Amino acid sequence: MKISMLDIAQRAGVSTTTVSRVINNNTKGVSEQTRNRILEIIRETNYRPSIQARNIAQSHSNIIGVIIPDMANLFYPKIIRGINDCITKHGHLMMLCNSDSNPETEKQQLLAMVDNRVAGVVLCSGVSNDSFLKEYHQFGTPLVMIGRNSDSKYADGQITGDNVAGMYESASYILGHGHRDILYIDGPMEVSGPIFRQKGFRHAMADKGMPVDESMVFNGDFSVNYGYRVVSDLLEQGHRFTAVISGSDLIAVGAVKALLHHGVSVPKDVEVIGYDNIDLSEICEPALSTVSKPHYDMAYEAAEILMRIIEGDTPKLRYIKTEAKLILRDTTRGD
Amino acid sequence: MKISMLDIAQRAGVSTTTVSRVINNNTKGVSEQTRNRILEIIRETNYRPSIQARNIAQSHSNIIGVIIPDMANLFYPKIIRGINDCITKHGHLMMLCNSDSNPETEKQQLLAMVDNRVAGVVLCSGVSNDSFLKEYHQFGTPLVMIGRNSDSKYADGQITGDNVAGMYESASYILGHGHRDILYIDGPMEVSGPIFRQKGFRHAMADKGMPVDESMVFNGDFSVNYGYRVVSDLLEQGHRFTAVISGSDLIAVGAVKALLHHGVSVPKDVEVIGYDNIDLSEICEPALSTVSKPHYDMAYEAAEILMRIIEGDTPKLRYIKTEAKLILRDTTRGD
DNA sequence: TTGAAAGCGCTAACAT
DNA sequence: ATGTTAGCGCTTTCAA
Repeated sequence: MKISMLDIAQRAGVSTTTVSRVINNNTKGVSEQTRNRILEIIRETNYRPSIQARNIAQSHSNIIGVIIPDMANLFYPKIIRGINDCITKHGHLMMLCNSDSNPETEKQQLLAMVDNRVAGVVLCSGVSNDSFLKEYHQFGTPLVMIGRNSDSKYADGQITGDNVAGMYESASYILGHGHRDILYIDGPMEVSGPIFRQKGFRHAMADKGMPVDESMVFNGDFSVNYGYRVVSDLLEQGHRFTAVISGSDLIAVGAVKALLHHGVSVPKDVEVIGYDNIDLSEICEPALSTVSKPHYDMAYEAAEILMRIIEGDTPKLRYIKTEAKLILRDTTRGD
Repeated sequence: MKISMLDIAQRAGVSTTTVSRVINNNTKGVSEQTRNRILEIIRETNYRPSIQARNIAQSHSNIIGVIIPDMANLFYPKIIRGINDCITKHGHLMMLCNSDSNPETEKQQLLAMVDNRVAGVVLCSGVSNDSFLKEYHQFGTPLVMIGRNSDSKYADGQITGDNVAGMYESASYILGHGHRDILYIDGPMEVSGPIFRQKGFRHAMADKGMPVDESMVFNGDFSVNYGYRVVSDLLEQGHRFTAVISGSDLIAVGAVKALLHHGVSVPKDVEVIGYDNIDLSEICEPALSTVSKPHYDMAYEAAEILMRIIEGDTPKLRYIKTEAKLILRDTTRGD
């Protein structure tokens, strides 16, 4: 790919200015005749104008950076798709990174985004500390965040689920069934989701006058394996519990699997409730009761906010908290 | 972000060349003193060199384009991750698109990649016709393909699973259990996977002297819903079958779900076998028997081939066919 | 309708 | 050790 605009110009016997005009079809300023000649040459030569060069000449960008923890985690594909669908409609392309929830990695990727002069970035479940985020702001690259519950507003936009309320509702439902021995499992306390959900859980417990058995509160990683392991270990050590409240569908699915494998009936002996309502929660057997979080829509909306900022229209809403809703399926007993 | 190399140079009272030297730490050619002065100014100003500009000046690129059908489909996340892990190690970033298996979309995205002057592209399950692929070659953007079984080699590299052999093995195993009424379900015949798998299926049937009941061969989309629908409809219409052979785990999971919901026991009454061995196949209940396809590794390897091409080393292997392996879990009865 | 020239932010060959 | 100059591929102002 060595052919450039200058080549086209020369073959057509015109200046690059003229070629540039027809490429960006500036309706005026080029005669029908030369326009056709140029178009013909472009076709013959299979010339493709460099967007990079155009971007640099216009101090402009057509790419959006997206940073998520791990795209192989079943929680993220829908989110990525939501972002991508939105930005695609606005003519942008997506540059994607996995941070693995590593603050240093995330920081480097954030910087890589400015180095690559992206138009803006969507940061998902950021673990970056606020001080860096504040500093980052001064690079001028618009940033919107998804799923980080944080009061500090270092982003230009933010959309999160209401984790406190969602978990409060989940726990209240379970507590309503009279359980006394409850197992609580969520992801790592290094990210904000688990922190806020645990808050909701403790609220719900307190409101029912129930003490929290700290030895039954677990925080690990958002994976099927983790859920499986915690429940298996507990069962094999002879611990008793009649309900599992989880901050993640993945963890909950693992928990259900472990219960089943140990001959414990779900939901008859133990009720289980997940969080997020990822596709898997409906697909798995038994279908998981959970708390909905509108991934795709949240992601799409986050991207929409970013698009607005980039295009100069200030978005109506910059900080959105989406409502949580209980979805009862087959791992709970119903009212 | 308006500060450029020239700004740094001026503040330091040197030329941009010198600044460029310290940025790319060309060890020689800059005194310790000026280097430190420049470094200090860079720090103070929070200057970040533009990779775009550097790339254009060097006719170079640090980004790899990746085109897949649908990143929200559970089949792809691992693939994306495999590609990304590989190229990240080589210092590249990933630009990702969803083609939705639309030939026209895919074509436009392929062109967008050259417009953006990516260093190379990984195309997954391409539906582009060979003639375009041939034409594309002349843009000079290295292309490697994943999962497209095609004899024509219009790509610079290609890695696929052996779909014929894999399905032959799957079907043979099922046939070995003496089934006569077999339901076959796979994805659309517009992509190569289903075509080759069906070939393997028919081989296996022929080898056992079994006729194929064409009314029991279905091709739809790679989704849980499709599998669920086909099986449900058949069951409700009173059709009989004792085995389901699928070209996709997603479809198979839907099939199992439908069977269970209709009170049919798996694998007692009906044996089911999927294809691909995606994570879900192990997570779901009952765990799905399937044919392994090493997604992550295939993707990583494909990216590796691309990296080699880009870096100038010719890869040892450009066209790789990976072996398929039967994985027996709980939806088949065992030998 | 067309083009010359300067500029976008950087690199690189060649001097000094 | 440092700077001059040209160049990467395109846009844009201004003049003709």
